[in-house]
Amino acid sequence: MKAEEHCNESAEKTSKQTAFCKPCKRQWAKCGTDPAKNGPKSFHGGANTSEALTQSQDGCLTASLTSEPRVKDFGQLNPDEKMKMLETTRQAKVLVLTMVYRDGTTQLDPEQKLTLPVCGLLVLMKSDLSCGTPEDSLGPNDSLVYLKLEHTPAWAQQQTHPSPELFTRDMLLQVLTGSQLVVCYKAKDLLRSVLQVYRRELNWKRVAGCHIQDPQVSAWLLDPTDPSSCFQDLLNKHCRRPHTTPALGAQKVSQIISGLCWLYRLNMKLCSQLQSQGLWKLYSDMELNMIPVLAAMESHRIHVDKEALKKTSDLLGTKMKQLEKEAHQAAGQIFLVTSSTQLRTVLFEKLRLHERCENKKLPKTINKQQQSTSEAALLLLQDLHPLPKIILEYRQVHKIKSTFVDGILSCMMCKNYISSTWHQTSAVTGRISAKHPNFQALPRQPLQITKKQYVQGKEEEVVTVHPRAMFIPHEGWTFLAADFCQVELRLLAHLSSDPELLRIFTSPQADVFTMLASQWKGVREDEVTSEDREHAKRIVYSVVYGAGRERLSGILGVSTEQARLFQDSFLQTYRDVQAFIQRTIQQSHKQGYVLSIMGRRRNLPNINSPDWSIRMQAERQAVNFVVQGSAADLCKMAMIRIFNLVSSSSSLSARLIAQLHDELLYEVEDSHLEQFAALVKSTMESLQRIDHLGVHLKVPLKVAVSSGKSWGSMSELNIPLTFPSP
DNA sequence: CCAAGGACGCTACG
DNA sequence: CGTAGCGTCC
Repeated sequence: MKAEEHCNESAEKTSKQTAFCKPCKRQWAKCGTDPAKNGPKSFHGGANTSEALTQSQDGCLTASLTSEPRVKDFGQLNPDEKMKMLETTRQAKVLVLTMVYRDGTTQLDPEQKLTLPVCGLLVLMKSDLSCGTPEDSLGPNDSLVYLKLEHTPAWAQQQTHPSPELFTRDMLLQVLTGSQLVVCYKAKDLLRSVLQVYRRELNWKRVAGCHIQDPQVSAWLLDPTDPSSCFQDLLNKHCRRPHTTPALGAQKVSQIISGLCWLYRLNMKLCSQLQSQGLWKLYSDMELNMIPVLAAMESHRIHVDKEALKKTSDLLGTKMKQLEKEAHQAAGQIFLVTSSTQLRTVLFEKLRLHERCENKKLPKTINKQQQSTSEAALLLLQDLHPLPKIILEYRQVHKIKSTFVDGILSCMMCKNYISSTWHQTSAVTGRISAKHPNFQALPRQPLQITKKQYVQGKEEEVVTVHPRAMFIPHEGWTFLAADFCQVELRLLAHLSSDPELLRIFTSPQADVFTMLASQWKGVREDEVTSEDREHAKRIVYSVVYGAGRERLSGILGVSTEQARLFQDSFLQTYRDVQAFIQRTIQQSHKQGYVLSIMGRRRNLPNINSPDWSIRMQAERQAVNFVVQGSAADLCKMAMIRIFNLVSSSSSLSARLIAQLHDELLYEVEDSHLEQFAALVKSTMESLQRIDHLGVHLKVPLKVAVSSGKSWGSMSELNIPLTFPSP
């Protein structure tokens, strides 16, 4: 562990000096190679050789802030004053926070760059809950503290006891985990920064209990489709207030302070709306508890085999060149293989392939109603000409290379680890999403590449490329995955109370989709082919998602008519599922919104639209939301429960790596594997009942656990039915 | 002439 | 259904 950290640091230092790093084309690269452009980073401890540089850019706002008479600079206080300040903080009724970045912006400013280096934290301490008479100014007993949030490496710290660094840490802990009301816009970013800056001296478990209110989250919960993208937008929408213009220096400081006052008012406004809309419990018990979970997940470093990625990138590059050549030969001309426009010209204007398959309905593009070159279309054309197959393979390889190999490499820059950014408020269904890289979209199946050997090659070498296999646990640790089996289908059974569907889940053992296929096709279970089973699976989800016949036929590779028959026969077999769908649509028409199992809400403004297609879309969204949103509720609750168990235990050490909607991926110490697997499984399955949220599922939940020394090679783990509690 | 940004197409995941 | 992300084209 230590050796590796040292390794990383020295890697970062040397990379700054060498000018040989490739320039990063992607704007979301975590650490820039150009100090002049991106500014030196305050994260990760290392290299303070360029201290002079750091002062020039960011010193300005910090100086203005700390010279403002109302703002106390915590770092400048003597130990006695610091103790007093800690006490004052404890006594305050409300704390309102914002991070201050080195470029002079705060979290309240519109649109800041990603992973901006932080320099401090401004805290408004209110002694009472009132909003203050002049709306943007301080009350008589309110005070402001500035906390420097930059890491001083251990070797540079003064030898006083206790060290100033730890005083600041304790103040931060007081601020973040105090029992009073704490408000911060984008609280997760703050928590993550604190965990990163104090990586060595602050255990992630200590932020577990923190309950910071966040208007970004509350506003999203009130209306998950609302596009309000920054603090200003939110204020404009929910609060009446005077017009403001950007300012500099002391003016800017005043604006930040009044921003904090407005932040408090906004928070109160949104909280009362949450209460009146019946969303308070969901907010307080679920969404707020997600914040530390996500912050801890983001601050964890996931080790990646960078060298293997680079080799794979080259390999795929060669393969793509070969395929490109083949495509040009097959087409009889040179064209841009990545361009669907040019491919359309070749396939349908030059080769006129659509004229040779008039019996099949070729898909059209959504917006312009042109001939599509999508996978579904190429599959229909593949027997007529060699080109479609080549393009299909090219696209597969290209997707893997661009998104999952080069994409991940560009996320790593000078490091050999990654941490995705997790978003709580970007999905209308209540799911979370990931970026840089998008951990939730890494291919499940490995890709087979046949490598042509030019040097005296008779035998063709077959290489398998699997991006997931590049993710490696730290030494002495193992990945553990816990998967909610068929959550959506189980929820559909619960929501519809369909007796046949319920029976599938209540009867012990047996494969769900096999049973389903047998019930619905009317054959014995041992007569169900793997194809039948796969069909059953896809049909189920097409029903859940409300996919049309077109989409289903595309996925299944059967005619539209056949797809319709499949769907109809499914809904005939499970009549109460159909009834549930109709009931949900009816409700959404009457109320204008739908609710998930834990009371998550989606407004459907288009549900009564005169436009048929718009209205139908809203109806599909309604049904989809109830199922998908409920599944999201369960999965998030699982993350929170397990997080709280681990962080309140002194022996447990497992860390959450990623959430793949219905699957949780952990990194566990080798010796803890079995115990933790049992804990995870039983915790997740126990969510069948959540009394305080009124959840009591009519179906049991089933969780499958697997483990492995890379994410690409996970094998199922057998866990005894019950486990002894420690 | 170029650059940046939006619309569109395609495809990973669930 | 609905996320992210890569790529062209205008």
